[in-house]
Amino acid sequence: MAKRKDGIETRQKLLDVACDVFAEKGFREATITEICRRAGANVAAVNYYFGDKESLYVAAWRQTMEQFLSNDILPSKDLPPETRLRVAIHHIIHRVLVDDQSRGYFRRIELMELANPTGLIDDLWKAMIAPRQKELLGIIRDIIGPGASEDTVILCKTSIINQCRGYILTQKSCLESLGGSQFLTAAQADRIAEHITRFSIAGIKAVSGQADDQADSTREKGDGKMFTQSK
Amino acid sequence: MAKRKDGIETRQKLLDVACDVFAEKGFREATITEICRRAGANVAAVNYYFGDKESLYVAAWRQTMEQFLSNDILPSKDLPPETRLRVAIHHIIHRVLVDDQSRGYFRRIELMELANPTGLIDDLWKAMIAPRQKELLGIIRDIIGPGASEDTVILCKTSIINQCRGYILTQKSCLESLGGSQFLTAAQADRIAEHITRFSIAGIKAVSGQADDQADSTREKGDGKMFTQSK
DNA sequence: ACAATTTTCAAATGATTTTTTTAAAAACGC
DNA sequence: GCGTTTTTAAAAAAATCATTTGAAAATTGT
Repeated sequence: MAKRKDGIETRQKLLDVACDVFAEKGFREATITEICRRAGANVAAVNYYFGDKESLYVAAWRQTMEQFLSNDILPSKDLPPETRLRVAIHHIIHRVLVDDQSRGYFRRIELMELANPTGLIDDLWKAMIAPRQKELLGIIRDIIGPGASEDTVILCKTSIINQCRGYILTQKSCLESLGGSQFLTAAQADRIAEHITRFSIAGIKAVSGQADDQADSTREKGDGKMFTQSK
Repeated sequence: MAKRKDGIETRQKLLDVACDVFAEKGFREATITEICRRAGANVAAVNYYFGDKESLYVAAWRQTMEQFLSNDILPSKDLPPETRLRVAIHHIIHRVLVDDQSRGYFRRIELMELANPTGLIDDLWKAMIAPRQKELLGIIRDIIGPGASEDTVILCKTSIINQCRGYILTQKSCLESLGGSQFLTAAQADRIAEHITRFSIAGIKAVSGQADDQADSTREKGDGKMFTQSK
C-alpha cells in the first residue's frame, strides 16, 4: 500500500523546523523535544522519520545546502571582476539578512558548526563548498592581478568572507534590540552589501603589492606558503 | 583568623581554567566537572568558592575583560589616525592569535556569547566595551573625514571588527589541520594584522563619499539613521 | 465500509550527565 | 595544638533528553 501523503508533510515540516533550531542553537543545544514541539509533532516523530538526532542534523544540513546552491547566481565570466564580486557579496548578504524563507540558514548553521564543530558534516561541506571558494579566489585574482602572492589572495578572501559572516552573529542581538522583525529590509541589506563591496575592492587593490617573497625570514615550513586554505 | 593563601590559589586556578573551558565550549556546554578536573580541584570547589556555575561564568568574564583592558595600549592621539588604526588592529589580532597566556580569551568568549547568548554578562559588556568602540569610531572618523555619514563610519567599524573576529572562528579548525600548536607565530599574526590594516584603510577611504542623505527613500524610522550601534 | 498500512500519540524508559550538598578529613596559620 | 579554612569522596538531588513502546487514530486502496 502507498505511503500516506500527510506523512511526508510532517517529515518536511520537521526538517524545516530542524533547520531553524539547529541554526539558532547548534547541534548540541538543539533538542528533539523542541524541534518536535515547534513542528507541532510528537516527540517520537524524529525517531520515526529520521532514526535519530544525528541523522536529522545531517538531513537538515543537506537540505540547507541544496537550497543554498539551488538559488545560486553564477555571475557571467564576461563581466568585469569587480561586478562579479559585487554580485557575489550582495547575494551572500541578502541570503543572510533578508527573510526569504530559510535561505539564510546555511551561513548560520555553518557558523555554529565552526564555533562548535560536530564533525558530522565535514565531507558534505567540503564537497559542496570548495568550488564556491575557488570561484571567489578567482574573482579576487582577476582584480588583484597576477603579481600578488597566493597568500595575499587568500587573505583578501578571508577579509570578505569574515565581513559578511560577522553579520550573522550580530544580526540576532542587533535586530532584537531594534524591535520585532527578525530580518533587515532589502534596502538595508543592499546598503550593507554595497558597503562591503566598495570597501573590499579598494582593499584588494591596496594590498596587491604583497608579492610572494615578502617576509622571507619569517617563513616556517619552507613550502613558500604562509597560509593554507581551510574553512 | 586570616584566610589561608592556598585557598585563593585554588580559586584563581579555577577561574583561569574556567576561562579556558568557557572560551572553548560556551556556557552551557562547559561543565563544572571538567573545569574542576582541569584545575586539579574537587568538584565541590566551584560551589565552595563561587556559589554556582553562573557566578563562576560572570567572574570568568570579568577577569577576561580586565586582562583584556589592562593590556591595552592606547595609541597617542598625536599619531596619524592610520597609525592608530594599525596599532589597534595589531593589538586585537595578536591577542586573538598569539599565545600570550589567556589574553585571547576575551574575543573567543565574546564570540560564544554572541553565537549563544546567556544574557548573564550584558551589563558588564556594555559598561566595559562601549568606550573602546567609541575610540575605534573616532579613529575611523579621523581617517574618513567629516563629510561621511555616521552610518558609513559604523559600517567601517563593523567591517574591521568582523575581519578580526572571523579569525577566532577559523583559528581552531585551521590550526588543528596544520598541526599541534594552538596559536600562530607572531610573524604570521603580524602578516594578518598588516593585511587587515592596509585593506581597511583603503576601504575606509573608498567609502568616504557615502553622505548621510544617501538612500533617503528607503529610510525607515525617520531618525536619519539606518543603523544603530549595538554589539 | 473494511482491512491493511501508515502515522500519531502519551507515557514511560533508560541512560547519562551535571549541579549541588554533606559531613568528615586534611591542611594551614598562629 | 587549636581554631579555622580548605579539600575531599561520596552521594543526593535535579535536570535533561533521546529513544522506545504499544495502543489509538487516520488514511489509503479496494
